[in-house]
Amino acid sequence: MPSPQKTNPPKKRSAIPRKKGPHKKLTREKILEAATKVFAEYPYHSASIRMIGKAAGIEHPLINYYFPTKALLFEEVLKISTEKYYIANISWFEGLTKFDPEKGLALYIDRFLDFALKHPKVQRIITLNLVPAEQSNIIPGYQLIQNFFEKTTRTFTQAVPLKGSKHEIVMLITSFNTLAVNYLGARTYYAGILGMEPGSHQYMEWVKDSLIYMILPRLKQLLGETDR
Amino acid sequence: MPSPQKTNPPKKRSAIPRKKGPHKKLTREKILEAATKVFAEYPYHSASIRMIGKAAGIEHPLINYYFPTKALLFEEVLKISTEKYYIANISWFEGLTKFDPEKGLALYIDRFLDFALKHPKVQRIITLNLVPAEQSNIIPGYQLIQNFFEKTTRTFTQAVPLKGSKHEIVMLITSFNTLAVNYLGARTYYAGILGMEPGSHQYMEWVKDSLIYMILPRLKQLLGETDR
DNA sequence: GTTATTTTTTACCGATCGTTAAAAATCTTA
DNA sequence: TAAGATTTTTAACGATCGGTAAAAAATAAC
Repeated sequence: MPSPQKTNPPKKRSAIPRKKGPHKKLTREKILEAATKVFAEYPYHSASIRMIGKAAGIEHPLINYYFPTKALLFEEVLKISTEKYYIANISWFEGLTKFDPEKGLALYIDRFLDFALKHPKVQRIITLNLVPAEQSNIIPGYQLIQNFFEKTTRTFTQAVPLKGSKHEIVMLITSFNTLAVNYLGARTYYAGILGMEPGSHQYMEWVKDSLIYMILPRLKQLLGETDR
Repeated sequence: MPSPQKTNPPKKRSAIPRKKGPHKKLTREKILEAATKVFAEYPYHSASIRMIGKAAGIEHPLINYYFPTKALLFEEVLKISTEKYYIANISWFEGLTKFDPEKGLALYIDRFLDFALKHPKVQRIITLNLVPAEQSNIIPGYQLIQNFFEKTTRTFTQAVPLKGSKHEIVMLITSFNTLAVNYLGARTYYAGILGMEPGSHQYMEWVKDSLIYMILPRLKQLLGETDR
């Protein structure tokens, strides 16, 4: 990365073009959309600026005009994705305390899976780049992923009144996140060993079953069932 | 991949060189060792033949002399790694039935973590390439990873007499594998969000605690405790 | 010790990568 | 419509990639 900076920032024409026509999407947004698509298919180091350019229907150097480096573009995509996820995650807890642990967990997972179906790219970008971000092979902005998980953990502890130790709560949430991120971000793999289709309703049901099966016992306990 | 084949296979001198000296390592083994190291640091598409050559202390085209393509070299490394893991995994079950579920699980995890500490590369190669092997971005020999997990599942069901349905058993084993693979293969990430050092005893203790915490309730149940 | 064979190195191919610079096209403003 | 600013394309740079071919070195066979 030898370049400091090249020209002044984009500075869109004059404020806003605003045509009455079918709201022609701004180039910057078009690039972000294409980048999200490509980064959801290929890990950071395998995705290329040229792929993104092609997906956006533009020549690839134009990307450098709006995003000086590939790393900055990726960070922007990651920031948008984790924020979208974070906001959605908060809403999944709404009204959950009215139900018993089993019903509440099932409802939470339903909402979560619904989001995952509608926004598969968000999930996959995180899954794809979480593991390789180790050692020598640094993924730009992977701190964002760590921050994201810390924030969702906070959301959880604030939304659900648990009685166990901090240690127990962290183990439970980390397990849930790990299982969820893998089952949804590596669908092809898991569906493969299960003999199912990655996009099938059957597989999503398996994910739901599995999450409930593994999480429910300890969740019940942490919610204060004293019958242990 | 345009090349069909170049020359006849290696065909080591005449059978075996066998010097009485300090057992000079054969080049092929040196390459495999270096490849294992590099593939444990970088996912398949980011690792390069040149990196492996450098790690082995040879010029990179020599690698093509022993392994015609990068894909074949990777498959060989993957095959050796999963086999080593598979063999070790069988031994972890020895004598476990003498103990109650809690002690037995703890002992199994101890043996497993001991292996993971001694052979971190094996674990990491699997973790690094499991997720990206989706969609367009094919990892050569990733069928080996699927087969490996199917085999370990068989080992488990044969070694441990469980009473639940097949569905329950699959969910439990898949969860265990997923958590273990992630916690050990993505140590830096998890240790990071936990505020620990990836190589520390403290982190390994957390992994053990977490696995027991999440697995034990359902394991107890499947082992036939009727007090549920 | 000479020849034949195997192993290793050197040099290079075409392809792709991220990025840069300059030309061309488009839009804004007058 | 002319001048100026902004956006987009074209062309190219240096670096790296997997792989190939031929020369060089090392070893084996005789």
